Amino acid sequence: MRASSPNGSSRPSGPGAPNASSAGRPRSEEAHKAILDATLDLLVEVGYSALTVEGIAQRAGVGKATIYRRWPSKLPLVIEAFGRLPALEEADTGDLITDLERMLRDYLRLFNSSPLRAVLPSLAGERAHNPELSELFAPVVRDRRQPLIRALERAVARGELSADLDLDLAADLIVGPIAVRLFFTGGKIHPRIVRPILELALAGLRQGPARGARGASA
Amino acid sequence: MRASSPNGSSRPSGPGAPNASSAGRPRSEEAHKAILDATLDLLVEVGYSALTVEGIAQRAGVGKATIYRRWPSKLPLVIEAFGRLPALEEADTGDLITDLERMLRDYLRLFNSSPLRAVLPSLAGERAHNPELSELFAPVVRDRRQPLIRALERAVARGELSADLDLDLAADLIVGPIAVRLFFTGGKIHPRIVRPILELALAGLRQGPARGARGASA
DNA sequence: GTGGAACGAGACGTGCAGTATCGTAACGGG
DNA sequence: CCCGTTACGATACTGCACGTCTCGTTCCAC
Repeated sequence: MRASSPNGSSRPSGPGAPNASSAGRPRSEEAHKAILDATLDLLVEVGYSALTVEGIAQRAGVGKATIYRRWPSKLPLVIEAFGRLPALEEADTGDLITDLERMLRDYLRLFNSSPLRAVLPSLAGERAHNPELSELFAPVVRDRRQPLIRALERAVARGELSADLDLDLAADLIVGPIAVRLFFTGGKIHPRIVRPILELALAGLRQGPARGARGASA
Repeated sequence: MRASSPNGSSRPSGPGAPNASSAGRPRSEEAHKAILDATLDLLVEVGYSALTVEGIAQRAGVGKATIYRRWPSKLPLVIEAFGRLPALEEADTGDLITDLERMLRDYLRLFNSSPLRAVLPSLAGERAHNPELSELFAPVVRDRRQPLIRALERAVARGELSADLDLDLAADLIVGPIAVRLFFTGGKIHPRIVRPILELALAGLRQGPARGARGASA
């Protein structure tokens, strides 16, 4: 069961994707979107563990077969719905801490008022036991980190940070406290905590080179 | 190993008050322990999402009713089993980075070879949509952080860290990168990454006071 | 003894994942 | 303008797991 679709998406073939045989009724874009919207709605309302495909089908006004024709199971559907949620909006002001603070504060605000807060922990938790989900999840996670990494790269280019720095680790240090609160403390995370986190983390990043740590997470 | 003192356990205290009548056959300590052991065994083998109460009962050699007589549902059982797993083993060498490195390395090693790695993300993810679980989970999480907090307190007492430091935030900064890898990157986390994490984090902690951040997480 | 509660075993009701099968609707080719 | 092909909504179906319930049995206090 390889999930190796030619494109990045997880569906066997898109609604408009011309297959070998292009005859017959085409897949409904409308139904496709309705399914994804219903999935996000229900994720917010009941959470992942209480999410049912039947509920999604009913909310979207489609049959279950229409869902299973597009996604092999519930999980890839949820991943794709999750992938449509907004990510970090890149900020480039020429100053590292300003970039980071703006990105993280904006993101936290958005986070607290969107399905993200409900979906992310569920998916991350499920990922630990579902290799298939893990594979689908990984690129989404990586893409979402990119604005952060790029801000750090710009800081390195400006000489604001050492070129020896492991940027992945640096990003983890910055995002870490937020992740800890998200997963262990629970509840809303106030954007106010971004500033002290950044002050602590950046003090460390400016000081220590973190040599020899590259790729340790792979 | 008396796990079921009158009130210490997580028994549902259902209609028949737990201790009101002392007549009848007492609950089997043996069965209790067998259930918890079987739960942990199966968590390692199949993971949380594939964990079934029927499987636990079979492995433990007990009936399902014996399980449901003790725990109202699967989740509290898993929480209690999780609570029995080893926590950070406190190290007090008189030097902060040595304490932290020893604790975290030991813990990661244990983590990689125990149900912890399997259970923790699942529970954390489920917590987001399950207030009841959240309440059960919170004290366990807090207790497990304590050795870390105490090591930081000792460092403050020695003058190694500023007394203005928000120790909760400091602990989050230290544990954060590990949490990020645990939840987002997945797979085993090599104890080797502890050192660079600590170097970065402690450089920040020694420098910045993180003023005004106290209580931001509550 | 005798009564009461827990015991192992497992049947049972409910609910959901995923499959299969309706009759119908929208395409394109002839 | 019809005909083959495919998707559509709806729904019946299988399989499985949760959680409840009922057996006959076992252990303990009185």
